[in-house]
Amino acid sequence: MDGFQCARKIPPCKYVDVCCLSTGSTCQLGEGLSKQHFASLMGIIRTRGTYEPGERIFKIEDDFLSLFVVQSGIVKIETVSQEGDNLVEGFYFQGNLIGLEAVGDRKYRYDAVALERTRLCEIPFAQLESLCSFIPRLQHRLLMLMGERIRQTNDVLLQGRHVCTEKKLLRFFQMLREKGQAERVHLPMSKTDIASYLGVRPESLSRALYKLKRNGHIQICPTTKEILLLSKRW
Amino acid sequence: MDGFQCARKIPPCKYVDVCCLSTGSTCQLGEGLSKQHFASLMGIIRTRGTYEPGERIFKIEDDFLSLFVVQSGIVKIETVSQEGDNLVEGFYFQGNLIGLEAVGDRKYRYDAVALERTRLCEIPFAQLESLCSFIPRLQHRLLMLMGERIRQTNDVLLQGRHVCTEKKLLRFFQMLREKGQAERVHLPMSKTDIASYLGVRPESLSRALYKLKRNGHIQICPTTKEILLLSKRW
DNA sequence: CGAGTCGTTGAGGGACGTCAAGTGTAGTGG
DNA sequence: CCACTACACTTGACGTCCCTCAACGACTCG
Repeated sequence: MDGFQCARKIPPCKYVDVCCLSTGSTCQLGEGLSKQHFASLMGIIRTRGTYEPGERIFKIEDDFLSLFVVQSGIVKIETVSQEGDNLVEGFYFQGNLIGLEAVGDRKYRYDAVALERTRLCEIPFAQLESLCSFIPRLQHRLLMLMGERIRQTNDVLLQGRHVCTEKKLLRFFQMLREKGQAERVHLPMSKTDIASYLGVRPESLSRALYKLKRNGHIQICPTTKEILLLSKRW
Repeated sequence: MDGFQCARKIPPCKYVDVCCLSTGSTCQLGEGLSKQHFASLMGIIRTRGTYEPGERIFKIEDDFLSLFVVQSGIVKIETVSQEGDNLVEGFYFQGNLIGLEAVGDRKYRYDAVALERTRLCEIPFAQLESLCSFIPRLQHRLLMLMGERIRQTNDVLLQGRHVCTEKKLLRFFQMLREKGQAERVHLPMSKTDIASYLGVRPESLSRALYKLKRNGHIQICPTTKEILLLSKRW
């Protein structure tokens, strides 16, 4: 289809990596491929139009057909708890890969919503799998990205125990600062979403936030929705 | 090597599936393979000797070379927190696959310790990867198992929020009952390990345990280290 | 304007962590 | 066989973090 068009329009595979919940690593799916193999990969990647804030990319129970790579903007992944309230799984930024958690499943189990103006690339998974059979290096990269994802989730799960809300929040900010390049951290997501992501109530988040401010760890710019990190390490 | 020997001695790939932290699914790595391809898979699988209780299968910083499948017994996977105390990642039973979290990494980031007399099969990962390139179906199964693992870890992470210790404990017991076939749940691991796995302190675990007993949800047999589940659903 | 959502702040309570003491058991060495 | 130690586990007392409920202001959208 328009795969090659996409390959021409976007930086070549620059932003094809894996999402990071905690670490800042950027493993690129196309890394180490020959020119020919790289072209094959680009051949199956399709551009998706621009999504406006609040627009949904896929929703729970949609058939899982593709992975997505964030070209620009931010995507929120969330699902619903057994009790019925929202659970934010993560925020995905430029270069992050979305959908690995659906591999091997027939349907998505999460909603994906754009938080800002977002551009995406789509990687049809069946085609990617076929391509992996012909390109061992690509298969290796995909397995690597999935392993990386398992490690990251495990880290959040294990290292996040017995950590108070303030520390969680600081770590969250530091992760965002590592993802973006700016010193100031922009927070396009709602406080409620952040609270859900961190596993605390919005009220607790609010209190922790202003406690960090009082103690001189951060500065808050309510107008621009920005945070300035003052402490280098928690 | 002794791959075919292994294939003869153990039930053919019956127990080659993925670990389950929460669900009871058993996805088999060799499922759907032709007789010939299945034989190829068996050809790279090696038996490992029997491990005695407390014996270590691999440790942090060992080179990652193989996945392991539990043939019988129980394996505990743990690591160390930034503060220096033990963090139990999970317990792996008959049929569970160990090591997926190391895929794409050079070294293991966890310790694996046998809790009971344990028999293992070893799957050299480099050979498995090569084989996947030749057998699309096997590649598909491996990707599926990794996706499954991501989903399970994500579930524990997301659905485990705002759950009190008693519920966590009940869920843990129910998971064990689904893994084993018996009505009575055997607990070969220490209470301290269970507490670490659930993310609470041993004292809290102890209290929750006896609260469940008082409320008639479980019966405790201290001599046999067994639990009898009385409530079907929490 | 009213309705709804988000965010903040206060008051109160509950679950869990912390500290401490005590028991039981296994392992060691005399 | 008996100290002696070490460790796992239990139980109590107490503190603290965070959840809950409630009220309120700011804001958006109809």
